[in-house]
Amino acid sequence: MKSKDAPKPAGPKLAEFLCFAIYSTNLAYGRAYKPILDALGLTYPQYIAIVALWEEDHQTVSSLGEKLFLESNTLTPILKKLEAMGYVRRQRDREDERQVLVSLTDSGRRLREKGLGMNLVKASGLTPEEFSTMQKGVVTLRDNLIKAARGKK
Amino acid sequence: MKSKDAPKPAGPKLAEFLCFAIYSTNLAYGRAYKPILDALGLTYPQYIAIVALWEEDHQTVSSLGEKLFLESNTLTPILKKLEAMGYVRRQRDREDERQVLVSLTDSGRRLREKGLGMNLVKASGLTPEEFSTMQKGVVTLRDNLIKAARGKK
DNA sequence: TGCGATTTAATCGCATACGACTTATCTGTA
DNA sequence: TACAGATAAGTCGTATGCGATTAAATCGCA
Repeated sequence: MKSKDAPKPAGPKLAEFLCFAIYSTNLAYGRAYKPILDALGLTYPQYIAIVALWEEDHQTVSSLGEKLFLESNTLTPILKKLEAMGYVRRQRDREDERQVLVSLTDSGRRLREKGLGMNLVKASGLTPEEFSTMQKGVVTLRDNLIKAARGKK
Repeated sequence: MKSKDAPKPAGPKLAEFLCFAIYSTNLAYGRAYKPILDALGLTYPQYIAIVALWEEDHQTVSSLGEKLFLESNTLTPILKKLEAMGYVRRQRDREDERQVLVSLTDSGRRLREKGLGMNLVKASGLTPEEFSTMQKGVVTLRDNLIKAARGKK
């Protein structure tokens, strides 16, 4: 059975790209979380910023950025919005005026009760073991990519 | 060893979220691909659109969108840019004027030789088996999420 | 056959990401 | 101590994603 009529080049297949699997899964997560986040009035990046602050309050922008893999150019507008919504406080560090310390307000802390357990483990369709294995694998992948990207720079 | 002084609430940990693993890995992929894509003068979404067209040329916007998990509101501007760059052609379907058919130009087809094998398997730090397992697992996750999101709507 | 419902692409506004740059502050050292 | 260089946050421009809406074409059925 040779080639019939369509040329169908033997190029790379989108469906086999790991990068595309990650990319499209990220889009899918966004859509799956949307209804829950809408109820909280937050976007996904706003939400993870809040989660990071639950874990460790009173952080600088760059320390927060390291945890979220974002830099000030992306994070600052998000934090300003959260400030406008009354969930965080931003204040210059007295010790080093270059830095800005970000802290949760009571209102921001109260968000914890409202929307959570929003872990979406169910929607993943994975067993807890699979979930955990996948999670660890993806994190390893991420860290390898970061390392590789750093090397290129 | 009880709690010492920091309140450290027992909330969800960012590092354990699968959604965050996917989100941050997507960012990491973007950074890892950047140097290669810059050399081609393409962004990542532009690139995957081209790959999808290598696989199946002469598609409608919505058929392309199904493969890329994007809709016309996102895809149209990307396709117009690719058209302006001379890599694709966009023409109304004579049979059904609502549809727009997207095809690669010779220039678009030639991109295949230029930047590829850009699979980044190396940078992933995974063995081929791990790579393949991960890829399949993430795709399953994505499809489950899509299904779950559809149910909510 | 006529016309309301549906389908398809496109437009618009908002919220990220991010490279390039700016501004303010701090640090190390001559 | 003065000042070049480093550092932190922020600004700006460009390119996605995506909800809401619009415009054009087609469909379905009374």
